[in-house]
Amino acid sequence: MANDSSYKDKKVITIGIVRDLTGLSERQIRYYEERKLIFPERSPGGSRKYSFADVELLVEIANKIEDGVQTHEIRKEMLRAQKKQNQTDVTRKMIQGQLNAQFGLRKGPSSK
Amino acid sequence: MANDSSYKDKKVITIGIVRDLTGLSERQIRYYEERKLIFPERSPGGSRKYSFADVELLVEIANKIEDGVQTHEIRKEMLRAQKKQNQTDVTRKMIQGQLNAQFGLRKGPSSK
DNA sequence: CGTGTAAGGAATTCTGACACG
DNA sequence: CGTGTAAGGAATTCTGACACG
Repeated sequence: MANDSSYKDKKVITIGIVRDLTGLSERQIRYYEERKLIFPERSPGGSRKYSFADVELLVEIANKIEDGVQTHEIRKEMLRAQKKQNQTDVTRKMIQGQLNAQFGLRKGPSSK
Repeated sequence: MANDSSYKDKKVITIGIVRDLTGLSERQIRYYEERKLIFPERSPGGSRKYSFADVELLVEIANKIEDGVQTHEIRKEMLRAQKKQNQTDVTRKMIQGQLNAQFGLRKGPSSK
């Protein structure tokens, strides 16, 4: 019932590789983090770790900035998209709850 | 017609992350490379880069070694599996060729 | 054979700051 | 605002070798 959680979202890529993958400078990558557009994890020693999803997001961010969109605007866009997604999740769960209440599908007290 | 080529096979993970992901020591990881069981790429500076597929393979290798299988045996197993896969590919391509010759599906000179 | 470790060096990454526009 | 850069330091990685069993 959970998501794939497989490779795409695992934070395992260091900044140098991300630089090579995206063509961005390390300065740019760190700056977008400073502007709250990207959220790498950290190794115990403090090195940033990114996922493939992060890499793709970085490219999108860079494209928007090239189009003259400011980081603050990009951030607001992302928050809006985030909120919409959350709402979708809530809706989906509510509907699922309704269905379960009405028909008691799966996960009901099976044995005992 | 080509494969996914997406995330799983991209060599983007440094050895420290692989260590954390697998629980193996860097010594072990480098040794398995020395024994031709694993083939990381290198950064321009010489740092090893692994894929998620490599990470999974390393775990399998480590399990076999725990079972007392020697690296040389593991290597032979891998070569056998490799050969079998190649044969499968060849067979698939031959059959595809037969089909194309018989029925001329797709890729035939369509327009012009 | 498979792995740990200390050794020395090189590559990688980090932060805070100054610069430009 | 977004990015380049030089600066100094710390974390990361590399290789070759000795050790053990």
